Amino acid sequence: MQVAQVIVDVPARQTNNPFSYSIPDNLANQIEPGMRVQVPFGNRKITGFVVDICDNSNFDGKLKPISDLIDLYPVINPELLNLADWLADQTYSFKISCLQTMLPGGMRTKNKKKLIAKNQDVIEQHPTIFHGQNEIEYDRGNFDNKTLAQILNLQKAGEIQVEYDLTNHARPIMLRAYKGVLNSEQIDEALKSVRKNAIGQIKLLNILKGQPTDNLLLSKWESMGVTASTLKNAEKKGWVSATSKRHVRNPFLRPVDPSKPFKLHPDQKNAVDSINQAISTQKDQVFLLEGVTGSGKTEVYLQSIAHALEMGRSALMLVPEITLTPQIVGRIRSRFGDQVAMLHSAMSNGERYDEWQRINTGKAKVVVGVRSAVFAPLKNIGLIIMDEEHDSSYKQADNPRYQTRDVAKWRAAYNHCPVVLGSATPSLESRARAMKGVYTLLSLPHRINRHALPHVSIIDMKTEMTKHQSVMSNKLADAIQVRLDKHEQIILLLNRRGYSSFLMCRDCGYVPRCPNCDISLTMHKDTHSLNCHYCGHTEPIPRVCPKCHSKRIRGYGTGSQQLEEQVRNMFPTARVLRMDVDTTRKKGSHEAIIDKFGAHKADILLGTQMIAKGLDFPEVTLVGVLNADSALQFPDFRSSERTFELLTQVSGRSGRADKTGEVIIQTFNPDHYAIKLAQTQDYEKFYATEMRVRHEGKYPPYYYTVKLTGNSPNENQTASEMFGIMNFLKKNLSPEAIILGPTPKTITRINNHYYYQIIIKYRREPKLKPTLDDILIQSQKKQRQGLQIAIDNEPLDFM
DNA sequence: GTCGCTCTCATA
DNA sequence: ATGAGAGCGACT
Repeated sequence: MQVAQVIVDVPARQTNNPFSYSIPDNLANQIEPGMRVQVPFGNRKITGFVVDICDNSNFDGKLKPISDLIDLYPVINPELLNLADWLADQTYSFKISCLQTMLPGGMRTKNKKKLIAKNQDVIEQHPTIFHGQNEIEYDRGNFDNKTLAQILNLQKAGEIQVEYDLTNHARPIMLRAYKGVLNSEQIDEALKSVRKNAIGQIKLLNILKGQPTDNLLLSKWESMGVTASTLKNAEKKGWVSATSKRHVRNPFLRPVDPSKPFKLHPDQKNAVDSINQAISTQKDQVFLLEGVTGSGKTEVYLQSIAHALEMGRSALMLVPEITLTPQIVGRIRSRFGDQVAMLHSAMSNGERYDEWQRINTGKAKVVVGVRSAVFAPLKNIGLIIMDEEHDSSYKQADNPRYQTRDVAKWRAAYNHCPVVLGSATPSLESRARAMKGVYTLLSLPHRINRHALPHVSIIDMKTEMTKHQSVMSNKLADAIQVRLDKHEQIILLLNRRGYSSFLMCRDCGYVPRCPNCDISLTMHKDTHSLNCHYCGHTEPIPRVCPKCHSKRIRGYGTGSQQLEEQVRNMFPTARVLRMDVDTTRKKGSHEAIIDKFGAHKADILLGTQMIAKGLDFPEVTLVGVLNADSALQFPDFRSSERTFELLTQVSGRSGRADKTGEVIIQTFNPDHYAIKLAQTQDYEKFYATEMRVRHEGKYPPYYYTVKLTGNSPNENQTASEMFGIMNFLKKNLSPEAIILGPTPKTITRINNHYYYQIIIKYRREPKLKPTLDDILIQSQKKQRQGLQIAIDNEPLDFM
């Protein structure tokens, strides 16, 4: 007898192993590993992933049969099934979460339940449940305990029925097409038979008369004035035949012109040769491609991808979250055309589903995408590229907390292919591995056009005068005016989130704070409200201070909205564009802003981090960084690295064409090494300095780290549980392991939950994994008391 | 005795 | 996750 091993969709420790189900006759020979099924579990029906089919089960009891098949083909291929196991183990998360993460958003089934009333009486007797409708969504959180008990009783009495809605949310678009099947005599006959006032039908028949019998899409018919219902009717009468055509959504906004490989300069050629060698010999070698901005990394990627394709293999190229701009995708598509699929968070569920489908069926051979694209169902991968490998968006913030680099390396080993990690400012971890010979270092030290790097000057804001309380120094303001006069473009970077300004009373110093979290509320001028960044709490902006009733309560700090206002006031004739989370929320607005600025329809582009990366505007000759050190103020071991990397990145934005660029960095820490070394773009010296700091502080890459976070609604409980965990760790780990904490997190209270953390730093700790697994199992029991434990393996920060 | 509540347990 | 059953106080 065939038995299916199924990972059920119940995210809990106790259900983290496959459950055995028998395969009913009607599904025999149809079920394969990687397909999703519906199975009975307890007294309900849930979704699950078939991970294996075997001949017998080691489960003693009687097996229940699989109730239904959700997919007609496997949605998780054998490689990814393997990967899911490894990933769950690595990230201390559930297998089901890993499997779900691998699917494009729209394909994740939601276990939605419906309550259906058997008759009208039930609806009328229970208005609080049904509100006059015969079908409602059954979300247990929406009802109080009393109502839930009522529902249960009604269910037992057979008065209402619970149904499960396990459908995919992304679906293919099917377009109806119709064509005429009558010859002209039949049409004449039909014309005689219809009523005189059947305008629609007469119109259709007349069109059919003059038209060759082509399949025409419904939209085409509609544009000719024939409605869908007329066509449906005509189909019944046998006048037209109908077909459905799958419409593949196209996420690419515009066509691109094909491009030819460029001639490589010697450094590039050397890099391409090494990578291609590894592709040909199927070696899972990891390369660190280190090249300053403008050194031609992309061309190296393109020619290596071309080689992988020539070898009959596929290629995966990963890019950071906000870089995936049309500029980069355009370059890939111009070389490889329709074989390129794109996976990006700004795409709709439907678009992502269609692109995923093109990859899964083998139609797309090159995938360009963000973090989650590392799970693209490509087969026979010949090359994996991670551009800007140091970027923080490669680490997933919630379960499974994976580092894309590690997943890429796993897939490379599985597929016997190389990984190329590219960056101008590699992460210290990667660079250290390259120095140890674990990775192969390839460098592109020269800018392609041999143009000098822009001139970078640092302005000490402690001594610099500013015009009327502005965040902008006189020097920067003057420099901007010079460019405006010359009709050149300017980029202004605010090293902070867009809406970071808060409200403060100028008389008593009162700052409105979130009632649920330990954080001040941020001001949104567009919606005229105060919002909490963490829990979503919203309240109106007060006119007078609630504490001292002063009217002098107003905004403080500089968000990009305020900067925009200031810049407009200072340079009234300049055309200003703002790009931040607020102005790019709408689909396509990101591209629209870039296009507009690229076409020189604006003089100044100002915004947050997202303007720093990967954009190429030849007309930009001045880049101003308003507050270079705001990242340095974070109590985090990676803040220097972040600051250096960001400043180096923006500097690369200036003067890429034939005009020399200038960069002006405003800072309150002009002597900090991250800022000084960014001025000279000296990565080598920064690497050496920062490695010393990391060595002294026992930070990565000298030490491995784990962050353990606990939270519950009760602060005392959280603290005492975390102390218990700390003692347990001390007992089980070697004396060399460094255990820090428990300490309250920087923001201790979020949504009325109290957060404490423990940091573990270690070099070799074979008992760590089993100890942490143990802690998770123990904590499962305490979960009902509201305590939640999260483990982050190799966290990006200790905050 | 049984209703109502919380706690524990198994789910194949 | 979540329904079922156990255990226990309270009460028609």
